[in-house]
Amino acid sequence: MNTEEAGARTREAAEAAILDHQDKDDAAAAYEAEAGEPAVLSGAAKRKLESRRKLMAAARKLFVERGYHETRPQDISREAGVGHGTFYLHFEDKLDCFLAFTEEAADELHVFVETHHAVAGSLDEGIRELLTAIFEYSDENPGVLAAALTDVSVISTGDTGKKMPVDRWADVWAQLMDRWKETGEAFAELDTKLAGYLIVGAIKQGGAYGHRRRIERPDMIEGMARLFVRALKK
Amino acid sequence: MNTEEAGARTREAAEAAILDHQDKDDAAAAYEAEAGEPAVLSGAAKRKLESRRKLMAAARKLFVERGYHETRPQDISREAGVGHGTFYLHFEDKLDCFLAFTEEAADELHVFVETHHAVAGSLDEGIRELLTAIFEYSDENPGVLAAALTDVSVISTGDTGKKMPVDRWADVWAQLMDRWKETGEAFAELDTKLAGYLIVGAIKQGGAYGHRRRIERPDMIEGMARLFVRALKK
Amino acid sequence: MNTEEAGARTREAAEAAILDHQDKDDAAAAYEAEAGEPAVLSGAAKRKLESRRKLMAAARKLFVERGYHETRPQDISREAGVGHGTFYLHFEDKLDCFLAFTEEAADELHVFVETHHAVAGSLDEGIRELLTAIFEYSDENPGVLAAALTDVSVISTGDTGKKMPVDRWADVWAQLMDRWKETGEAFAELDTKLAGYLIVGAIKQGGAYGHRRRIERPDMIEGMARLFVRALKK
Amino acid sequence: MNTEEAGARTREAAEAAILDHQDKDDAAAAYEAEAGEPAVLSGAAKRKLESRRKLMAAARKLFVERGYHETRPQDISREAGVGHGTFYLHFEDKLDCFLAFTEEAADELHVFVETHHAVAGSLDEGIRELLTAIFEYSDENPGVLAAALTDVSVISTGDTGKKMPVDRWADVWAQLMDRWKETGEAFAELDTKLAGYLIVGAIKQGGAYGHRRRIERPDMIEGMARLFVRALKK
DNA sequence: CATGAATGAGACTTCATTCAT
DNA sequence: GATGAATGAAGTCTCATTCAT
Repeated sequence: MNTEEAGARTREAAEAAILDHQDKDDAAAAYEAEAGEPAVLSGAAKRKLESRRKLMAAARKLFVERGYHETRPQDISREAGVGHGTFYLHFEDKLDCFLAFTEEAADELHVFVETHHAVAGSLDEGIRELLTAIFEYSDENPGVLAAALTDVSVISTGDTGKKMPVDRWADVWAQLMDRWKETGEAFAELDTKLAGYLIVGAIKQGGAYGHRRRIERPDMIEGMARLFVRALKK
Repeated sequence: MNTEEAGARTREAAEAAILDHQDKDDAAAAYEAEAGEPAVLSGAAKRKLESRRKLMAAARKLFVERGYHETRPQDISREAGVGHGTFYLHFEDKLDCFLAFTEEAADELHVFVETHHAVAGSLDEGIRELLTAIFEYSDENPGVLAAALTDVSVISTGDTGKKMPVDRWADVWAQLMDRWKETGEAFAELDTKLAGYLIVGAIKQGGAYGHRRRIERPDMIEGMARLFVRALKK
Repeated sequence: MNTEEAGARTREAAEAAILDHQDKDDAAAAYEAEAGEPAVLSGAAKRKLESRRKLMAAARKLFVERGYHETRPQDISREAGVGHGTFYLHFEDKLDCFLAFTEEAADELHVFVETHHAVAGSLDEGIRELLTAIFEYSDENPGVLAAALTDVSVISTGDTGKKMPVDRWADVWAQLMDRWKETGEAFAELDTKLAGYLIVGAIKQGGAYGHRRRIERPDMIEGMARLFVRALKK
Repeated sequence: MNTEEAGARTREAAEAAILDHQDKDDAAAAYEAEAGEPAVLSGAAKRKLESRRKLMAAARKLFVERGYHETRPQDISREAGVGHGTFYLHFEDKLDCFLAFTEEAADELHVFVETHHAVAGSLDEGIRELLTAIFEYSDENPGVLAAALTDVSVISTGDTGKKMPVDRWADVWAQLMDRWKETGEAFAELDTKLAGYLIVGAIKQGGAYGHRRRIERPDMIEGMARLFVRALKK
């Protein structure tokens, strides 16, 4: 499998995930995926997808603007222009909705990163490209990453058992670093798993700082890239 | 200002802050501060201090165990063994109590770090010492740092206008790095402010990861230290 | 009117009632009734009857297993394998469906009792036969009587104006006792109406008790029969 | 222990139960019980008892008038003239409140029966006295018995683990019959446990019937008594 | 006739805060 | 200063029913 294909497939999955709800009762989506093209949806299925799209958009808007605890299911419903009950037709509960938002954002960023060919190339370039992609996404979707990276443990004590965006993102970095270790660009003793988390943590906190202090994007990228490159390069 | 002085002042403030609450109506504390020594407290003031101590301990226990949103003022009062209303004699509201906990933890860590002479020494040693101090504190106070570093924006949308532990901690690192820049140990272009936040973010996220994966403390310290040193050293 | 005729008419009604719904728009049933025999049903009518049969079976299952308030129309539809909306094609509302279940059960028991020739014979034998029939029905249809005898006033405050199973059953007993009074087997001052209700109440409560305590069926029958016979016999 | 004492203690318990909530956090009540006399209650405790009294009265009124499902906690609170939250200060949930009502009624009836010396005497007299007491209570507290005897299984599927009024009442009858068996007044093979439930079921159903048909109280008592005496007497 | 997405009133419950004692 | 009963706005979620397809 080459990167192109991976990108394509991933994009597909991401787009599907935006509309779909996990692997639940969405026969139409399954059909679509199999057939490889939009296909004809029954009226009911179309309506349902439309509702979900509206709810997801509303949820994203409000979670970003107000945060998890300040957003009520009923606000999301109203913003989406659907009835209160419809919310619970699409999400098990509020947390489920938040996690769906979170996954959507992660998928989008994934697509974004891949389409920006950030993953290819040398350590120096790769890091800069990746940071650039991330900050570009952040520019186009202000606040989304910060909201999606919210620590769920602050929201719910019980483990959700889901892979959170933080983990996905840490993985992406870890894989990249594994490649750089193979090519001999990164130093040999590097613990890529741990480093993945450190980098994500750094970006998250640094991003918040930069946002608050209104630091220019290029400066942020340069400041971070310099440190990351130094830390990792052989 | 030399380190000694800074340390002394800071330690004093930290110790005071543990019992006191900022610049509120704490006659006893004010008196103590003016007099320059513990002094004899009136019965009522002693009782009040005792109540506050119990409340703070209870709050810490519950915020750590359950998190902010799962902890009710009533729970704190009961855990402290005081009446529900007493809570509001000592804190303006729940958030105020959380911030007090947060500051207490930050103060403690500060004291801990300073008493462990982590701040003195070369970049290599300094980083390792500091990380060691942090993880030792974390061992002695499990969960406290994670809880105290909770992003307040997840808790309340409105800005609290307070300097959060994250900021204090980032400052500590920044000051250290400034020194290393002066001594020529750190590379010249280093943006110490930004780097402070990146490091705190990395530690926070890395700490959570290590906790989840039950990574041994020395491995965590070594893994982090290696990266930080590489990133910063000239 | 002799027993034979009564039995025949009743059986007919019972069988009809299982499929039909009161005096609603059931063209097929009307046709059937007029023609006096099953006749050929149109495709649509056949489908409708099939839907109703499935809904009734599902309703019985769920009302018995979970009770009225824990059973939602949606559950019944899903269990029946029909669309949610179909439910309201066959029943005015949830209560209507419950009453249909209730009547079906009463009809079945009636048929059961009559086909077991429980009504013929002496007071002693009659009571034992009747109780035997009831408990046999209960064995074959566990929980159905308990569910069908549910006091509707617990379900809906407003009077439904319908003759509930309790009333029908009390009537059956009253008629029997009237016969025994005529034949001089029962004591003369017996208020058969009241006694009918007392007996039904006793059986209902006794049945629940026996079920909970897992009392053997013969013991239940003997225990009840002894008391009823003593109470009624001249 | 003689009947007098039992009566006295029971009455005390009943009165206490009306105000108290199980054996929960009501220190004042405990104190009162130990001291053997009303004692001085702290202001707070007095307020709390007053609230509970009002809530219990309101709950009884509404459960009787509208039934369980048509009565909302908030209706009870409003009727009682207290805030919504106060309800949950006194009852775990709506079911808990209903069960408290149910117990209160059972206790009252118990007291009523005992103070009417219904338990003493021969089988003939005893049955008539007991029925008289029951119907007098029912006259003074219209609808309360019917409501309190509501089958909880209709309300909640899960077992509450509590002894319901039905059971208590069946017990009372069973004990009486045990005595009559000892004195040789009741027939020897009598299964008093089962008979207790049969009688309660009969009274419950018969009472409902008599209420609906507006049968005069003496006629009800006579009709029932006749059957019960015949059923039980040697 | 059948479907199932949509609805929204309303149910139950919680909890941060107040205030009379 | 301390108490803890009281509060009621607000929150999450349910479910009987409708209606467009």
